[in-house]
Amino acid sequence: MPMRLDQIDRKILAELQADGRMTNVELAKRVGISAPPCLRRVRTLEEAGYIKGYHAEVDARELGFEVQVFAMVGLASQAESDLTAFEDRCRAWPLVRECHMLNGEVDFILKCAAPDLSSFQRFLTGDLLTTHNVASVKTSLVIRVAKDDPGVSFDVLEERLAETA
Amino acid sequence: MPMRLDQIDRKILAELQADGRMTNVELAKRVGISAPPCLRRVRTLEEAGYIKGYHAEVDARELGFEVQVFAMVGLASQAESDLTAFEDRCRAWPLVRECHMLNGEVDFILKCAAPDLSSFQRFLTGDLLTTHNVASVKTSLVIRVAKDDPGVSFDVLEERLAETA
DNA sequence: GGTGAAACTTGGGACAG
DNA sequence: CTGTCCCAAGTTTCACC
Repeated sequence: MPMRLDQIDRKILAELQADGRMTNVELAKRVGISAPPCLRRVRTLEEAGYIKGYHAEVDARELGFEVQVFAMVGLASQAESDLTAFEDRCRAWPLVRECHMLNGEVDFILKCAAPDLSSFQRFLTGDLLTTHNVASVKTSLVIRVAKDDPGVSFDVLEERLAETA
Repeated sequence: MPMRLDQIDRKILAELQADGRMTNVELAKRVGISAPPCLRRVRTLEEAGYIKGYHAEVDARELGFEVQVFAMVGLASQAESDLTAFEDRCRAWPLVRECHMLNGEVDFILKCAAPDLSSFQRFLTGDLLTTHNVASVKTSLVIRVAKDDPGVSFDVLEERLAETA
């Protein structure tokens, strides 16, 4: 059900991605319509699934999560039931924030956030490496984050639409 | 300036991470205080940098971003000026959503979102691979996303505080 | 941290293009 | 079908205890 978005809808999505707590009147002003139709559009976008939720972005380090790690995981068996079994495990581990299935030599990449190295090591050796079917894990500590933008670039989207038109 | 957070502050952060558009009265009810002090706490948390922003989570695939890619980048020189030069480049590329500097064999991991494979290939061969000092790039397409939670786990934080106390 | 009151925002209804 | 105007209910945010 690919509902068509006009330029105003795309602007709404871009604005809410940048500032999800913007009031509806401010949003309406920015996209150039009055508040009621703007709110209707937002509700429609939410119900159609274009907006999946709203989240505060918290500072992990200030909160005491000193350690961020990317873990590249290879499985022994890539049968669909084994893949979903591993994904279910990842969803249950709170240290694992993201789990993406990849093509190529590595099967999954996990983004993890832990309070310190020792709690990550406990997770790695006690949980991840002892999980059935996990064949290899390579971990890389994040030294620093140079860029961490949410979602997608609406500039790229507008470019893409311009060249298709 | 590591301001101390009490249990109510942590609850506020957890709730706003889960639903950043929650009204202040609803938030106040959930954390067990009345609305005005709740709002004061939120403002303080924002100003102290614990909350860095609020964002709508948009559905990349429904918006026409079919392709998500992780790119592992190695540089020829890891001098600080060369590292920051590469980071500046990443911040300027809209297709690159995240750029993390890592320890180990690979220097950076990039998370990219592109409308289709050909526009990603154009970025890869035209921009990334032709950038001065980029020595190696390994890319992996995301087949599917099993988990994509924001920020950190407040369960882990509470556990950590309990065992330190 | 709580209370009360003013200003604003949300979200609906009636209506024009 | 989408935008505008208006209004009641609810929310934010102030001064004060």
